[in-house]
Amino acid sequence: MNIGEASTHSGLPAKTIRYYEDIGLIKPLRDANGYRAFRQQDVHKLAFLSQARALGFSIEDCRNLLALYEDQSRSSADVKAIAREHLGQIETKIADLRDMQETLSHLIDACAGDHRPDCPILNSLGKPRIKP
Amino acid sequence: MNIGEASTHSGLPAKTIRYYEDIGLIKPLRDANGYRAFRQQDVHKLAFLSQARALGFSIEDCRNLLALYEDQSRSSADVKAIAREHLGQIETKIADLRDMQETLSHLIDACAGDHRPDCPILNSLGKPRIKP
DNA sequence: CCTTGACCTTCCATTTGCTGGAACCCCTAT
DNA sequence: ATAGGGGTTCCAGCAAATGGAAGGTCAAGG
Repeated sequence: MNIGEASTHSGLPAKTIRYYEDIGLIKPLRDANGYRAFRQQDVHKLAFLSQARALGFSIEDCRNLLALYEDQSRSSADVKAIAREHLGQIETKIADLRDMQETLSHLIDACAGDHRPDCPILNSLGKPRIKP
Repeated sequence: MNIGEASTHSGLPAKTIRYYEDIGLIKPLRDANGYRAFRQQDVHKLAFLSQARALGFSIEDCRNLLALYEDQSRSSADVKAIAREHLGQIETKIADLRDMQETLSHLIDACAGDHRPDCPILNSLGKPRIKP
């Protein structure tokens, strides 16, 4: 299977697949003409990567998860630990974004949004808050 | 005022301040010895940038906001438009993260997390979903 | 006067995860 | 033979800093 087909099957752009090979996440074979030859297992791994990246796992996380994925004797606890760590990061990020969202929407509500120059958004940004 | 003091007052690392000068967000004066000399207005801008970045505005957004901040005759509508656009992006990001959070926490709940190899997390990642 | 240490300077490399483009090879169909 | 649609490599660059090397400056203390 050529890279184009692998791309269709995994949902990853060809460029990204080449990049993943570059950084050693996959190791497709090569045809006589130099074209990459993807086996089923390669496509499977690519789909795995696509999923894991979509869930926000970092490349390094993916590398670890792939290793566990391939290790028949891994314990599910190892995987769960990685996933939980990542879930924690996601939750932190959500909380941060929610803070931003709240502050920003208050500011937007307070701003007339007309032709006049007075703007609570800029006023507020101009006045540095006290940091704890 | 030297960069160290400007850093303390604005809450930005010195490295970041130099970087902001590099990309033209601020233009501090220079002392005879080559040290950057920050005026009150520079520190003020830095604090502004610090705030805006903390709210997740991109550097380019910051550049625009700064220009508006300095323009006495801007209309608040211009600022509001940028802020609203950004708020939309934040909300999208929150929604995305929430999807991840939900999927991931379901998977984590389903995973025994013991010494056995069977792991719903890896199983699920291995099976590519149908994309719409 | 000299040294020590805290500052400051510039410049270059690295990070993360790709993405774009140039220049070139390969295969099939017309 | 040539046009197209694959494929290949390598090099550059994006955001937004951060880290480190190599060196200049300044004030204080011995």
